[in-house]
Amino acid sequence: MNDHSQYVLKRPAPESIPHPFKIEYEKELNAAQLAAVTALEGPVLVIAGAGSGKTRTLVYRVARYIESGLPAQNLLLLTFTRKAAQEMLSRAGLLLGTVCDRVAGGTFHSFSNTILRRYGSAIRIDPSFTILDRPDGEDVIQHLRNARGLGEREKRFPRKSTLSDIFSASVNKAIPLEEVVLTDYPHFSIHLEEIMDLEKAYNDYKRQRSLLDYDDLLVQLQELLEDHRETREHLSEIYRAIMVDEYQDTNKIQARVARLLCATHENIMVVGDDAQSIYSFRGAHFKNIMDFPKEFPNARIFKLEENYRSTQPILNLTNEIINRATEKYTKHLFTRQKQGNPPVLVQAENENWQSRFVCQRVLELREEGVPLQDMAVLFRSSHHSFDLEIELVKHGLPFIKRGGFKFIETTHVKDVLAHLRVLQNPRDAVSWNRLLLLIEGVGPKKSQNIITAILKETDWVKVLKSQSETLAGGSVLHELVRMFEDLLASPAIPAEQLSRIYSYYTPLLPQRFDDYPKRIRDLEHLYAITERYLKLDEFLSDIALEPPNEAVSDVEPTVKETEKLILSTIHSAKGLEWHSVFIVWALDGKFPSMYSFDNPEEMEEERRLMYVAATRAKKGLYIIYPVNIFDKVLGSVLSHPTRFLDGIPRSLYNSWSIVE
DNA sequence: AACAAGTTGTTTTTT
DNA sequence: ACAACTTGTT
Repeated sequence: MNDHSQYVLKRPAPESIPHPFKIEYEKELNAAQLAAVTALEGPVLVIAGAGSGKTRTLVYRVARYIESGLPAQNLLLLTFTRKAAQEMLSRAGLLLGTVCDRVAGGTFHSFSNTILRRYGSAIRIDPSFTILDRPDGEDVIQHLRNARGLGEREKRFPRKSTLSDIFSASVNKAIPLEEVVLTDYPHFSIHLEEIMDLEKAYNDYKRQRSLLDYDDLLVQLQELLEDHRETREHLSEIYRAIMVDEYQDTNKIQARVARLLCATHENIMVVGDDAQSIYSFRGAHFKNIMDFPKEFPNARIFKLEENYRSTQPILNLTNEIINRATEKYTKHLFTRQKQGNPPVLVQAENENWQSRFVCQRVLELREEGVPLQDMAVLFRSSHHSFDLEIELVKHGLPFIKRGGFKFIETTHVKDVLAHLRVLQNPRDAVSWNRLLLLIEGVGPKKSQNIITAILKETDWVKVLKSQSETLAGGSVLHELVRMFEDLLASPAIPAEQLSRIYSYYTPLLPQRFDDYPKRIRDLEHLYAITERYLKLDEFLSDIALEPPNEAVSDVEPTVKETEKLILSTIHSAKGLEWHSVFIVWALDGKFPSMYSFDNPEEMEEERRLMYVAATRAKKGLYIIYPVNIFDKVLGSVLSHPTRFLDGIPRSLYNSWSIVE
């Protein structure tokens, strides 16, 4: 098992047990599942409808492999999202116990991190490279942008976040940068040359300083496997059977990586659902799954069409939603649970009424015995839950929010991490810049001077010290120097180092933020996380690849995980299921988002998103939309429910209007 | 050069 | 509503 999944799953150390389990595959699996589970050799494609026991199939297949004598450490399970990886590995753990602790797995990115640190030197990658998350990458881009004076143009030059989007789209969609700009950002085509230069500068900068962003992790892994036969064959020998989950969400690079990993044996199974492809914005395309048989002409294909999750009334509606897609999908789901309540379409007078309806219904359901954690509120974009969050707090309902802004990306957390990073790597100019700008009297220019000096000298504490003497009343810089002296004086575990940084940093908070008490709580949370680590570099890698799931929120920390209502973006809800599901903001213009109105492909993806959201529900499905919402951008009032219900027979769902 | 105040622009979704 | 960018003041 790789380092990252150990962080995800804290379980006892593996013992050397062969197989104490007795699994009756024929009883516990249906015919299609059984066929997929027992097809251990050669390429296999599984088309798995929503709720059709996909994870179950993967887990039983792992069991089957181990039974057949293949050691767990020779199995590799890959997925795109962290949540799917966790789900898969923990369910395998439940069935098989500690044996499968040795199964390797995780996201493509975390797998790449492990492999590149171990084998990356073959393509001149420093094993102690630093991972840049998105804001880090943007900081570098901004730095290079300013250094080239690209900000001061008569014609507006794209901002850092746009540049980052452009670069990333080019990599993930495997489209030349030029084409991305010309088709998706035609208004910036006058800057095409500068943009291309900047990308080159960005790549050189990262290369020179051993920095890898998320895209580099994939690209470099592909390069390693592509160019280094030895490593490729070595890994292919280690991982004798490969399984890829959520295959419809992989992009070309990931598909290529999977292909190369099984180069010597072709024991690969991919599982996916073309109707649930919702990551095209980062290069995934559901056609990838259709191309699998082209890549592996001898692939066997299995379809899982029996749904074990939802009642027939819910499936009737979700089938209608997906059948109206312009692309025809490959299957039709059915279930044996014929009875159930029909889904409900709820009209609310405004956003707050929508929130109050959800609260009220959640309370009623809890009265009926449905546990809070078995209900979820799903939404298109993360800010759609703001009003609801306030309302939930008012009602004293505990919740946990998934997706959207991660607390790891908030300013104060990034500030603190910058201090840890320069400890790990004093040549990290971006982190230096961030932490120096916090100091009163230090602006861009002074910061740059100090960094230049630091990069020249080996003894960077000395540099800081001499700088602190030149700065009038530079008491904060003095404090910084003393802090670093303390930190370097004796070796310490990350938590201790963090605690010393806090004693320096937290006094700076009140003058920077109005809401500093809340931010201090976030920092306490961060401290709790560092306590799990003994080594700084492990902590810093993990924090970039496996950041805590919870977004920033005011949740009472005392309430147990098991008693919380789930709020989640639909993207983060993939692969999960709940007794009752509330889809809020199902308002045409919000969901589907008006930005997709003029793009048929995006509109189709919005439809699949709605499909994913609705198929999360086991027993109860509520689709809610507020009316009379004025939209500034459109300049009009939105009041129609999502268009994905248009034309669907009214008999398939109930319509409610909220009355006081 | 740094900082403060005022202006403009832009909205997903994840690693 | 908020963040990035610009302009003006010390």
